[in-house]
Amino acid sequence: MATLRDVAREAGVSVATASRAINDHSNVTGPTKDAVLAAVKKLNFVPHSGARSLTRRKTDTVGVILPDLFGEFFSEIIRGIDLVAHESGMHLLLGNMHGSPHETAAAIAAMRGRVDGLLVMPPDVKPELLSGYLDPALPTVLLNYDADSLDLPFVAVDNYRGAYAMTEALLARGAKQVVHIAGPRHNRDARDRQRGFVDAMTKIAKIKSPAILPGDFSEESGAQAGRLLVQGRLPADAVFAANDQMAVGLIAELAASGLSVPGDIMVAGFDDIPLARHLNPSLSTMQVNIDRLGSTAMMMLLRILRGESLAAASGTILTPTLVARGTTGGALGSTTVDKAPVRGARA
Amino acid sequence: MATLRDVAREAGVSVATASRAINDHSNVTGPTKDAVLAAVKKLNFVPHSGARSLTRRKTDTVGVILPDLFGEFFSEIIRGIDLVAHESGMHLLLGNMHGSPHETAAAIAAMRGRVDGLLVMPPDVKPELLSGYLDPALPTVLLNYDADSLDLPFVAVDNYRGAYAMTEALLARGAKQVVHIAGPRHNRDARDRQRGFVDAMTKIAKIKSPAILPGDFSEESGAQAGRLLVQGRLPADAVFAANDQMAVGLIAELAASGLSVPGDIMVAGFDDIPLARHLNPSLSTMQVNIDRLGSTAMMMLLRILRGESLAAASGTILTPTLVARGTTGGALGSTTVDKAPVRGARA
DNA sequence: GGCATGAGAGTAACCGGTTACAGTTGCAAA
DNA sequence: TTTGCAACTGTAACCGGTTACTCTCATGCC
Repeated sequence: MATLRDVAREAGVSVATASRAINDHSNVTGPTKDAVLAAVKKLNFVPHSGARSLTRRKTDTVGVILPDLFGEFFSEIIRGIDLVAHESGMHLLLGNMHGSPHETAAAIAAMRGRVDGLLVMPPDVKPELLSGYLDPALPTVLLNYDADSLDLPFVAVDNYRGAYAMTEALLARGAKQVVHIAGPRHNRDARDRQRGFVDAMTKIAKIKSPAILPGDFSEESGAQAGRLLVQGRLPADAVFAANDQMAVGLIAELAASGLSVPGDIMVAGFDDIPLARHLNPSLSTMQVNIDRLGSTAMMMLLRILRGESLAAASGTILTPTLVARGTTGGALGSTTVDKAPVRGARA
Repeated sequence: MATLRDVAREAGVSVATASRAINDHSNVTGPTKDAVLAAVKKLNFVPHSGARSLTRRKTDTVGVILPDLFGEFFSEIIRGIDLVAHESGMHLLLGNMHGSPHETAAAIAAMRGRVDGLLVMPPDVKPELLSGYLDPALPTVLLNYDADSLDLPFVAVDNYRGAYAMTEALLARGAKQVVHIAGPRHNRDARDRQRGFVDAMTKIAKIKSPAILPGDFSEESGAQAGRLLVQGRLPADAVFAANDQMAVGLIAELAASGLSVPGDIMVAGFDDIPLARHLNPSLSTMQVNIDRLGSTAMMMLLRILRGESLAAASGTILTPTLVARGTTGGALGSTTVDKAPVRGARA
């Protein structure tokens, strides 16, 4: 691979001049510049970004650290981030915490010297721990993490209000016994959603300790909750699952037991994953614009990198909106598919 | 941020010794080594990967260049890649060609000096062009691209055989008039699938020029094809869409027109996206293990990087398997949901 | 005691760019 | 002709590590 020295030699100039010609500095003129550019073409020279970023002290790359890389949720987040990053000529370096705090620390450490800033989504890492991992010198925006205690900018979803609103809606539809399927115990989103549910039940329905079944956000755990519900003859006329995946598993299980949704029992989820509107009946859920979560965070990070220091610990909170569909006897007929915006698609 | 010199000064040794202590070289002893490690801890030193990769001439990063970052397909590919990459301590740098060949070239060029190898998926770039963009010195594995003309290792899906098999299956189920919804004209996968369909129709059903409707892999284009089918009164008792997304759009449109699937018309897709088995009736499709596409490619790349040069232009071809479900009157009842392996899930 | 041996540590070159600073050149003004 | 200035171009230091090579010094052996 050709280096800048090769180009300089070929063009008969010094490396400094070659560098300047390539980077469009004002002080390199016609003939000289042409010679350099000709050499570049001839040798097929491409600047070595690694070396360049070492002197420039900027990498044009942002690190994205997610708990996992599976599923539509992350795919959407990454898409949102990339949308904004690409516009600014930024690259994305992916990190994966694979569940363990140790891996999380390693992933963050590995980013040093590779990125200009960090986007981190640590749903099950405690704030104290997290702040120990993070490098205060590296601009960082937290994804889906309400940084009350940390002095970091963040973008979060108002899980509490969303859950409250959904529970309220179920009650308004006439449900008397709403059961909640919770998410992982250590997960912040899950806890906030559960709080929203409980508060709505106590405040609106005056039920002190509403029924809560355990779950872990997986489809299978939703199905398991369904079995508990049916076999345990838990009295319920509506179920609010802490996410859509579990709602999907639940519905399949209910159908297998001969229960009709929403006839015998209403079901609601959270997130509005693409699958939700394709179910039959389609799934009522709280819509979170997942890609906006990513793009908003990326925009904040860019602003910080540009030096427009936003107030420390400034945060953006996205409010989810309720989408009433078939599983709660929504306004639309169960076979109707609401039109989704068409996005770039592939095989 | 502390540098190696800071650590060396703090520990009272030279940078060379500090570097060796940190990297566990044999020739640094107890007390000296301890002093260095203590300094590391005290200063919170993390090696600067950028600088390190400059001298080491390796970055522990692979570049992944995809046509787009949307949807389950890419999410699954990335997951497959990450699975293998993570095991080997490799990082993923994402590049996006955003549709244009120019962007593709730019994305590839931007990788120089940042990565040790490249995973590229160029579904709509011509081989001649592609080889011009690629750096022959940078190990590269092609994703989902049969590199007949290029001397590059690749992992591909046997789209032709898959489409042939699906068409054959529809005919075996008694279909007489199978219509194909094609994918984008310039897309290789789409073309191969169309060829498979056409060949099966001519060889098995003896139909010279079977009906083909245009599409672009998007859900909306599937719906559009559905409208054409219904309004144009195209005689058809089965539709084979070039991918699942279009099948989904098609089915919604057929349902809206009061046609029953599979009663009036059978439907089949390609890819087996997670959504497929959740539809009602569930969608028959050709299952491509998308994550295996990614993990296989990553494993090949790792082998090349380790110097185990696999034969040039060696390729792996993954054969899709037919999954017969509800939309072709498959063996399973339409409400049954086949068990999917539970993977890490989240909100 | 003298010398070979080798472990441990230091010096400095290098990876491939960028850029501060210095040096050269040409031309107009004095 | 000399000087001043502008406009280029070159030299070399530097970014933050790694490592070949060199040097020192303690040890073992004759």
